[in-house]
Amino acid sequence: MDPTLQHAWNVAPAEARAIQERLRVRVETVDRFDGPIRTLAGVDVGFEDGGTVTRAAVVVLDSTTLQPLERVLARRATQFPYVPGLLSFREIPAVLDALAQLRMTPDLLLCDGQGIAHPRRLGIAAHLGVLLDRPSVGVAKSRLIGTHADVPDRRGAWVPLHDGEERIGAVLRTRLGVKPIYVSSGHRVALETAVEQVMRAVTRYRLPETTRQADSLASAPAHARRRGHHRRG
DNA sequence: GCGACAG
DNA sequence: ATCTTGTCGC
Repeated sequence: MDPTLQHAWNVAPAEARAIQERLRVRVETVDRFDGPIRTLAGVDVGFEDGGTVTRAAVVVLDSTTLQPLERVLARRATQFPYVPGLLSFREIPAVLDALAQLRMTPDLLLCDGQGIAHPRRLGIAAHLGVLLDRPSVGVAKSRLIGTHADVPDRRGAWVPLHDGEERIGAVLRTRLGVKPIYVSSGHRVALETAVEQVMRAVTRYRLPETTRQADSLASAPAHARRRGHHRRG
């Protein structure tokens, strides 16, 4: 966590947007990895109690076998509403709590949401990546901004997502006959690399294993998370 | 003013 | 995101 980039989280929407404008210049959209990508982390957030409690889940997978190596979960009081374009202010605080529990340092973070495919080029994946100065990618199930052509119905096919003349992401068909997903650079990752790594984590489902496993952990009922818990038969 | 709008 | 039952298709 770069201490010079830290900022308050409990801010008004206008200040949140100002913070995004200040951080956007730190985003890097070319590859800058420390070494080979051996581990991928899936990051996802869920809510409890009607939204009053935020739950952040991080699952680290072996990038080759996609087997889980570590899983952490953090819960904290929700303190920012959902505002389109300001998702990171609602979810990142809990995500940082979860990441702090991690024993290993994943080589790439795959976040549920946009990377730079955002009005101010600082979706949750880009924001998180910049704060940690770690490689990150945005994997979203739907579009926030941008326009694009139809995506060929072939596994792995993708078309660029544009905001005017600027290419801000990729619309990716992870499998046949399903809605495409929205992939964009977060930090320290080129778009082509982002797409490649996402497809590497896709098996037989629409979403990559990183987001699927993080999502199941983030939304699992509290009483079913403890190892050794079994339903009566 | 109106429509769009990650999770 | 969450709420919430059934239903269509492989």
